[in-house]
Amino acid sequence: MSDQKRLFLVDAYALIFRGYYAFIKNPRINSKGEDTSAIMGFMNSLLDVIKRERPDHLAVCFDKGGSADRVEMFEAYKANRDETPEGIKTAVPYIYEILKAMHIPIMVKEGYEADDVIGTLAKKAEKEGYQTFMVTPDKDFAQLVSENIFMYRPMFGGGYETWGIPEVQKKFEVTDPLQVIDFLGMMGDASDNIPGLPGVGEKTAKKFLAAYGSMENLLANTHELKGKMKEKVEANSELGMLSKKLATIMLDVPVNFNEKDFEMSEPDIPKVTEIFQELEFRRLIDNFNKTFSAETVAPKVETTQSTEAKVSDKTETKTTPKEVKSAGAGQFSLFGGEDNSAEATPSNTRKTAENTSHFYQSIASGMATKLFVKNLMNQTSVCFDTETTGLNSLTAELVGISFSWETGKGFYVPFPEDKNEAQKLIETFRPFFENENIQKIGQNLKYDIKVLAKYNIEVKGKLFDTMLAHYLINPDMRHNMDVLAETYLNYTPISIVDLIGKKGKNQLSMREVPLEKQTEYAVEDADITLQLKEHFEKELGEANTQKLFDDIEIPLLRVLATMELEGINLDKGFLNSLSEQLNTDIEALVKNIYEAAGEEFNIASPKQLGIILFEKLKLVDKPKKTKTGQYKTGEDILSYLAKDHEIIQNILDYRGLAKLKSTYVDALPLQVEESTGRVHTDYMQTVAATGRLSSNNPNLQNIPIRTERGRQVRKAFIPRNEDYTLLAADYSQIELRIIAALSKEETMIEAFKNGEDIHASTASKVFGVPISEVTREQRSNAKTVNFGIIYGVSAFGLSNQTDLSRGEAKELIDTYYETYPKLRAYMSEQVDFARDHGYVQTVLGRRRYLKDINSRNAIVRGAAERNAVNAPIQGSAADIIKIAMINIHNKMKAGDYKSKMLLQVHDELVFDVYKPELEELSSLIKTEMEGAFKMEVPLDVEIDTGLNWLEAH
DNA sequence: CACATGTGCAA
DNA sequence: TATTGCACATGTG
Repeated sequence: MSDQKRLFLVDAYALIFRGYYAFIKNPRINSKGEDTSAIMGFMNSLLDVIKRERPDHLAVCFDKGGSADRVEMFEAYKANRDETPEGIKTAVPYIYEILKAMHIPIMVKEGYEADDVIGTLAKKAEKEGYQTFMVTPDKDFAQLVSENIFMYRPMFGGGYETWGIPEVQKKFEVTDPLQVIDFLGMMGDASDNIPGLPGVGEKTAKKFLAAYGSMENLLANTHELKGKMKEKVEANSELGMLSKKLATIMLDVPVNFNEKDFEMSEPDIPKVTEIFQELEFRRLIDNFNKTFSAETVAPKVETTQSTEAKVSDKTETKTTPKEVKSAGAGQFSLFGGEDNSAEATPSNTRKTAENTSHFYQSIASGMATKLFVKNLMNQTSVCFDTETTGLNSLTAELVGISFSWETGKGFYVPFPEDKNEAQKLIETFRPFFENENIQKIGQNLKYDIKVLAKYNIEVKGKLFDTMLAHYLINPDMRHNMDVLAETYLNYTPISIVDLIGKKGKNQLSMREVPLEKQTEYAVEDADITLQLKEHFEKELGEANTQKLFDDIEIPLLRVLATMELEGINLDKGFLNSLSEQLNTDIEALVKNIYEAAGEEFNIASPKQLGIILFEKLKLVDKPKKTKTGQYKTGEDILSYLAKDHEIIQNILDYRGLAKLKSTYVDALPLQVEESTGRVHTDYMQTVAATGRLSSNNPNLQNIPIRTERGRQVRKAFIPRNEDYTLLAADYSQIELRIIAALSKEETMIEAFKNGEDIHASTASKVFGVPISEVTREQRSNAKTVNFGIIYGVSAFGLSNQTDLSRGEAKELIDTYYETYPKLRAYMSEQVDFARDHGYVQTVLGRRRYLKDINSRNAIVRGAAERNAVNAPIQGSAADIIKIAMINIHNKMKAGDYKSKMLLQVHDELVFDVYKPELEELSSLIKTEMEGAFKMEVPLDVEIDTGLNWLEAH
C-alpha cells in the first residue's frame, strides 16, 4: 500500500436514505415506537468503512437548505421529490449527536448540496497530495473520479466497490469521467429531478456519447439524427443544456480543506454507547467496540467454529473446519479432512458463505447413505430442506435433501434423476421422516411435506417451521429465509439467482447445478434454518404466541398441505362454452362503443379510454385524475355518468365481461394440473397481516358471486364424480358476532341470540321503525354501516358507498353509535391499547404491531387506528375458522371418511362429500365450526349442498 | 422480460 | 377519506 494519505468523504443523506429503504420492509422499531432504520443503516455503513479501511482522514457531509443555484436554474429542481420520510427526519439529529461523540467532523454549507461540498473538498485534497474516497452510492459522483479520487460505493447485500477511472469508463462507456455529466444530462435522473432529453434513456445516451462525446456536440449535429428522435432532441436543446448544468457538481463551494480538521481521533466511547443504548442498538454497540478496540487492525471475520485465523493487514483469513465427531456409538466417519474453508472477502463484514467457516458434506454412495440415516435416527431434532426441479410441488422432482442438526454443519443427499432410483433412495429415509419422535425443522415445511407426499412419504413427528414462527412474531414483516437470515443472523445466504440465474432464458434447473454448489446452497439453507429456529424458539415463548404456534399454525400447515394436494374438480367444458358466449357479447359491446366514440381504441386501456371519454367526448367538466395524471375511469366514477351517456353503460358492461373472461373463465381451465386433472390452489399462511390465509395460483378466494353473470363461474366447480356432492359451510356474520362479543354490546348480542337478521335489526333500531317495516334501502344502508364499522369508516367513506349525503352519513353513524354505545367504547379501547402496547391482539393472542399508532401524521395515524380496530376482528375470525379446520380435519382422518375438505374462503369451507357420508358429515362440520370458539354470542353456520359450488350456496 | 399502474374480484 | 388479499391488461424501458 502506498504511503499516500487517504481522505474519506461520506455522503450522509445518500447513506441515510439507503439505510432507511434497506429496512423498508422490516423497519427497525425500538420499544418507544421510534423507527431507527435510518440511523442503523447509516451507522452500519459508517462503521463498515472505518473498520474496513481505517481511514486517517474522514468527514461526513450533509446538505443544508438545498442548492440555491440549482433551484434558480430550474424551478422544478427537486421540487416534486417526495417529502422526506419521518423516519429520516427524526434520524438526522441523532446522527449528528453520534458523529459529534465519535469526534468525526461534519461538513455542511448552507445553500450547497453535499455533492458540491464533497466535490470541492475532493479536488482541494487532491492538490494536497491526498487520495480521496467519496463514500456514496450516487452515480453522479462518477464525474469527479480521477487518478486520486475514487468512488467508494456500498453495494446491496453488503460489500463495497471502488470506482476509479477504468470502472467509470466501463460503466458509462465514456473515455473521460467528466462525460458522466453529459450522460446524466442526456438521460436525466428522476431521483435528482434532472429532466434530461425526452425519449433518451440509458441506451440512447450511451450511443450519443459514443458518437458525439458531449451534449454540446450532440446538439450541434442534430441534423445527423433521424425521425422522431431528431425532432425531440432539436426541440429540447435548451432543456438538454440545462440538464447538463444541473448534473454538474460544483467545485467552488467556499470551504477550506485544513488537514488537521479531518484527522480521525479517538471516539468518546461511553458517550456513543449511551446513545446506542438509548436507541436500543445492542449489536451495534458490540460492532462499535470491536471497530475501535485496540487490537483490531484489519478486517475480522466471524466464524461459527473455532478458527486458526491469521489476521494481518490485507491478507485473507483462513479457517479450518473442526474434525467432525462421530455421533453416538456408530463409527460414522465418512468425512475426511477435506478443506472446506473459504477465503474471507475483505469487502464484506456481513457474514456470507464466503467468509464463514462451516462443514458441509454431500453423501453420495449407498453405503454412506445407510450409515448417514443410522446417524440421523439418533437425533431428536433435525432440520431439513428439499431441493427440487421446480416450485410446483405437485410436479417437482427431488434433486436432493439437506440435513442439519448442529450449527455450521450439515449434509446433502443428492437424488438420482431416474424415478425408480429416486424412490428407492427416499425409502432409505422413510424411517427418519415417519419417526414420531424426531422433531422436523424447516422453512415453509408445507412445501417439503407436499413434495415428499408425492413420493408417498409422510412427515411425522413434531414440526417447527421458522417461517410460521416469524409470522407470529411479527406478521407485518416478510418471512423469506434470506431476509430472516440477514435480520437475525447478520448472514447473507447464497442467493438462488446466483445459483441458477434469473428466470427466463438461461435459467438452470437445480439438477444442472454442480454438486458442490448444490451442497453449499442446500446445506446452508438447512444450517441457517436451524439457527433461526433456535432464535425464534425463545421469542415464541414470551407471548401466548407459543400456543398459537403449536396448536394452530403448525397443525394447520398439515391441513393445508392435504387440501392443496387434493385440489378441486373443474368443469372445463362448461367454462369453454361460457367463454364463447362472453365473446359474442363482448364483440357486440365493442362494436357499439367504437360507434359511439367515433373511432376504434383499446377499451381495456384506462389511458386511451380516459382520453376518449374526457377529451374527445368531454363527458365531464373537471374529470378526476390519478396521481400519475391520467383520467380516473374506475367503476365508481363511470357509474355516476351512466345515466347521461349510453356509451358508459356499454363500457361498464364490457369491463365486467372482459374481466370475467380473462380472469376466471379463460384463466381457470389453464390452471388445471395435468397430473391430477384438478385445480390446486396454494394457500399462503404467512402473508395476511391479520392472520387470514390467502390463496393463489389460482386465487380461489375471489371467485365471483355478486352478479348473475359472474356467479355462473361457480358452476364450474364440481364434485369429483357422481358419488360425491359439494358442500359449502359458511359462518354467518362472524365478524359482527365477534365485535358484539368483544365489546359486550348487549343490544347487538341480544339480536344475535334471538337469531335476528342483524342488518334489519340494526336498521330497525337506527331508523326507529319496527323490524317488519324496515325498507330494503334502510336495511342496505344499515348493512353498509355494519361493515363499515369493522373497517373504521368515515362519514365521507360511507356517503361514497351509499346514496346518502355527507351529512346524512354522519347522522347515521352518530345514531349507530348511540344505538350501540359499547361498540364505540370498545373501538377506542383498542386504539388506546395499541398506543400503550404498540400492538393489538385477537382472541387467541395473535398480535399485530402498529408502529404508526403514535405518528404525528394524522393520515398515517388514522390508518393505524383503523387497523387497531379491524385487526382483532378480522384476525379473530381467522383464528376461529383455523381451529375449526384443524378439528374437522382430525375427525375426518380419525373417522376414515372418504369425503375431503377442499377450500377455505375466510368464513367458508368447501367439501367434496361422499354421498353416503353426507348426513353424518354435515352435522360434524356444523358442530365443529360452531363450537370452535365459545363466546357470549353464538356462532351460526349455514350449510348447503349441490351439484356445484353455486348450488351449494 | 420485469416492473409499475389501474382496475376489479372476494371475504 | 373503509380492512385483508390476488390477478389481469396495459404501458414502459
